[in-house]
Amino acid sequence: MRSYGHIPEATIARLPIYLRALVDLSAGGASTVSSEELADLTGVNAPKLRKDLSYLGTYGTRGVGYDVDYLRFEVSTALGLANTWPVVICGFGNLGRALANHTGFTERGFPILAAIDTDRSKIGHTFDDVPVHAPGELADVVARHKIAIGVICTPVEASQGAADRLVSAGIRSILSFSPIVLTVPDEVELRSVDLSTQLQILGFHLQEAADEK
Amino acid sequence: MRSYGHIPEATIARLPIYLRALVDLSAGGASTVSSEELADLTGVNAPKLRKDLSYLGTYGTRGVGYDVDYLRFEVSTALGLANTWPVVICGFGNLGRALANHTGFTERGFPILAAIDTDRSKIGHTFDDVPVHAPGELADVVARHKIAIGVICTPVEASQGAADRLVSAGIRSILSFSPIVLTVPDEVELRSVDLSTQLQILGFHLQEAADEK
DNA sequence: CCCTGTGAAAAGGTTCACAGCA
DNA sequence: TGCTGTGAACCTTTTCACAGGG
Repeated sequence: MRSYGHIPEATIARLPIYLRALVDLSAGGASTVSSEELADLTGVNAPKLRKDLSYLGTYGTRGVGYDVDYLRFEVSTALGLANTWPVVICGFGNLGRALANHTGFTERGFPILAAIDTDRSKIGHTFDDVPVHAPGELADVVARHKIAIGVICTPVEASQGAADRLVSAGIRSILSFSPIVLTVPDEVELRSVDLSTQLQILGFHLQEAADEK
Repeated sequence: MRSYGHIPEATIARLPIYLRALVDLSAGGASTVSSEELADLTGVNAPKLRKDLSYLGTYGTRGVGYDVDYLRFEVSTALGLANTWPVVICGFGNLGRALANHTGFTERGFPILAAIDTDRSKIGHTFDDVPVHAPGELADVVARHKIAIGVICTPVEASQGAADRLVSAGIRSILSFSPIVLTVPDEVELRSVDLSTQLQILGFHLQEAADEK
């Protein structure tokens, strides 16, 4: 359908932030916004914001700014949010259930339609409207719900196995909360969020500050 | 104490990954490791790994590789893990409790010593060994436990307020799971992890793949 | 001869200044 | 005049090739 030239990954990572600000602006009744205002709201500087938006197209009006609703639609389209991308959660422990309980995902087009867990006492039951299935049912669940994204919340030991099964079931997009480096084929897009890594980066700078004294 | 020259942020963000691999290697009984092996384990290429390590010092032996335990100690020291950095969690809902329940943080030197919540039914109680306090007690809790890091897991509406209170209480390092851009003074280090942003980035590439067809 | 350490080149991102249109 | 869109300069990060010690 619509095709953009090469958009830098760094820009793509900022689009969701712009989109959220645009949704808020729209809800607040704003009809236009300047690059400077939107930049302030999203914590970037104005030229960077304009450059980012310019990769998507020329949606602004010189001397005026951007039409909030129009820009919101275009950013939303670029992000693929015209479609919904069903999600399966692998590993339905504390973190998995916290995600399932979080309403923001469904609102943004990522409904969590199923979970996989090895715990017999959970399988067959439903938590926060999410049905829990046995690992062996994964391929079937993926096909039935047209799952597009797998989220890995299993314990570390099980995370590579979960990734392998997701790939076998045909999933091409994985978000992992596992703290280890997972191996997947090149055609699979894998994003990793390791919560303790984030703390360790803060720890580095705390140490640096302590050493300066 | 020890002082390094300027280490790129990109390098710092990879150090926790190297450290985890080194801990695993050490536990597995390996005594030396080559840059290529360690690079494979951590998903980077060998020259990048060597360049990263070279910012910390010259810890390898040409023709041999790196001594696992020595390198592990050095990376660990660089990350400030000789110290422990106590953590307070603001907003003790599903996500906050999932983090508290996660043993990996304490193991890595980030003990969660307290939580703050507005819910009267939680205040004064303890979940997973973490005592819950009222917001007004934050400054006192920070001082008593020498809290170094605040983690924000509140609902969106409350997140900027939580950040403000953390800053007032003297906290200089914040990890936020809020999906909005928080404003803090320059001297405060703020890292943000927005879970739905990660899904939206996957959504962008799914859309891209769908459009190509 | 092996594998680390590193300058130099290439690529990727950000900033800037200003051209250009409303 | 005001604010967007963008080439060019600048900075950061990655890659590469190879010098150099064990």
